[in-house]
Amino acid sequence: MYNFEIALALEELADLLEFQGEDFFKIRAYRQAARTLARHPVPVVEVYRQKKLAGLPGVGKNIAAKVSELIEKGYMNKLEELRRQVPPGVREMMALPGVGPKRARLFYDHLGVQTLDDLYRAAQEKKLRRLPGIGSKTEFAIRQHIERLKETPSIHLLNLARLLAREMIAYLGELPGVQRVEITGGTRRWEETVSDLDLLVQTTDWETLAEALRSHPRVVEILEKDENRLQVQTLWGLPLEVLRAAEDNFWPLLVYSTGNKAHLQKLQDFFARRGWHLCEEGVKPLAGVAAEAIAPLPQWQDEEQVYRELGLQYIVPELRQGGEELVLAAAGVLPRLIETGDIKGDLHVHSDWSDGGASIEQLAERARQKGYEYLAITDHSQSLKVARGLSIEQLQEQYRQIDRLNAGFSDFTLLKGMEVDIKMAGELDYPDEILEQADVVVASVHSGFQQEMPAMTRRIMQAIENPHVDIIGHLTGRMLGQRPGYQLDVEKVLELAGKCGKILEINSSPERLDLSPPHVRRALEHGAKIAVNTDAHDLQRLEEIEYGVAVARRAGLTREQVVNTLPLADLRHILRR
DNA sequence: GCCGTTTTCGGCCCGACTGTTTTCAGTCG
Repeated sequence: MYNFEIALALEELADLLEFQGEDFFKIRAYRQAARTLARHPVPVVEVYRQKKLAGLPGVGKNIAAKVSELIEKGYMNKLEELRRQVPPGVREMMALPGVGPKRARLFYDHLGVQTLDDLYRAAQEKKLRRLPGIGSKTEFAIRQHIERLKETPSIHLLNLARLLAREMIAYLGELPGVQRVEITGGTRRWEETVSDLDLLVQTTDWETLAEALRSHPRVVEILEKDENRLQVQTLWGLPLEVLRAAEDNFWPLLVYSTGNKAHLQKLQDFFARRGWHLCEEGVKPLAGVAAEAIAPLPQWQDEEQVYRELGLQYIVPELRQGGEELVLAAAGVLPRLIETGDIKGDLHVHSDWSDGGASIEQLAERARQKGYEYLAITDHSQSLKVARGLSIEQLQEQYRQIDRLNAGFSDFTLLKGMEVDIKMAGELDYPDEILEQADVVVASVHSGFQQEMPAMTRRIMQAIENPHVDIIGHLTGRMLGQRPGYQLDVEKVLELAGKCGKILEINSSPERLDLSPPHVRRALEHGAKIAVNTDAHDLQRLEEIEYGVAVARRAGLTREQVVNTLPLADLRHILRR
């Protein structure tokens, strides 16, 4: 059981208790414990085995007992009980913007609303506006949010898909008869979000594989099964599709199942030139073509060979988008893309001085283990109270500590940073003489998301114009699957960033992945610079750099186009400090 | 429910925004 699964159970417990009107502080205690466990750098199951659960911050006797129960029995009695008591759609209702526990309760008590559908109907029938504190505006907003939710196909975050992929590949790879298992589809292309996880297997024993899947602890049921395809429902809600390939068509099928559609469409032209056609059975002679125009089919040895046979450079999955990649591959001029190993340091990380879970020492140690040359500590600024933003005095104390720590390093440097809030009117949350003391200043928006486009655009442009600002953090503010970004004229902002020689961040957090690849390309075209940062709030999430690097790769970036691949001296030159 | 050189009770972070009100409740980050 993963830490995040345990944390999710505690979160659900907190949500349901909140609906029941339980004491605010008790609920917060559950949420705090959930956060602690989610962020804990070693598996919580391990902590449980050592009987040290109750020693974790925010975890006392009671929560330790509940977590132990979950680990031992696979369920929590209290949670099961609450699930029986609380109507089924409550959590979905509470997830709607503008609806919290109080309003969900209000709808339930007065209108008997139990599900999102109930709520939608009540809104349509204009019943909500009759309730205390609810007007026509709120009613309309709720209707719209539910409509939007229904229109959006269910999407899943990439990190969840990749985690399940790792687990399933390890599991399936051990089965008798299984010769190969590869991740494929959108997950292999490192798409921002995925609709499912696709795996391609080569096995001599399909039945055993199906049986093994059925009994896997994270599999709910097998929805469909035929000769070459298994459709599986998993515990995480992420659909799993297992495709079967024979030995002689595994590599073509890997290309076929990886996609994307537009890439394959263009690729078919190259197959056709050899008298071939790629389909779900592999590479076949093209129908209606004279035999002499059909090139002999080779024995496929690996995926690279498929592209090579077509006269193309190998195209990595991240680039298979149906854009210019085939033209570049045909000309042999595909760039060598940036890799995770090229990253020399992270320029956006939070410590436990603000809302992070790890100390500066721990972060530095992990960064050094990762082979980084530098790490910027960028805690929140003073006005962001919920994130325990640092006062000027705290910030200066932190910088003194960083100086002390740096004195002990010979091959590594902690950079004095900050993630300074861009406030409502575009002013920054620390005065210039404080900004000046930092090695690196990340400026980001964390409030007033509802601003209209001109105001928000001006606001961020003003921050860019401040000579002390180096990097704009998570530019659009989007949260994948949760909320779109704020209203912003991205083009104008990128143009100004280019003029001012500023750096735009690719935020690696799988919930954000902000900038998107098209924005990354536009930023570069305008002459702005790019950094790949994690925005990590704990040790584990320093590893998420690979997701940001994937965004950079999908944008076609080389190492040279990302500033934090530079050695420190060169980076400092860019930071002009 | 957790925590404690303020230690077994009584605290536990807050400020802005929105839509609804006529002074505020609920939500959000």
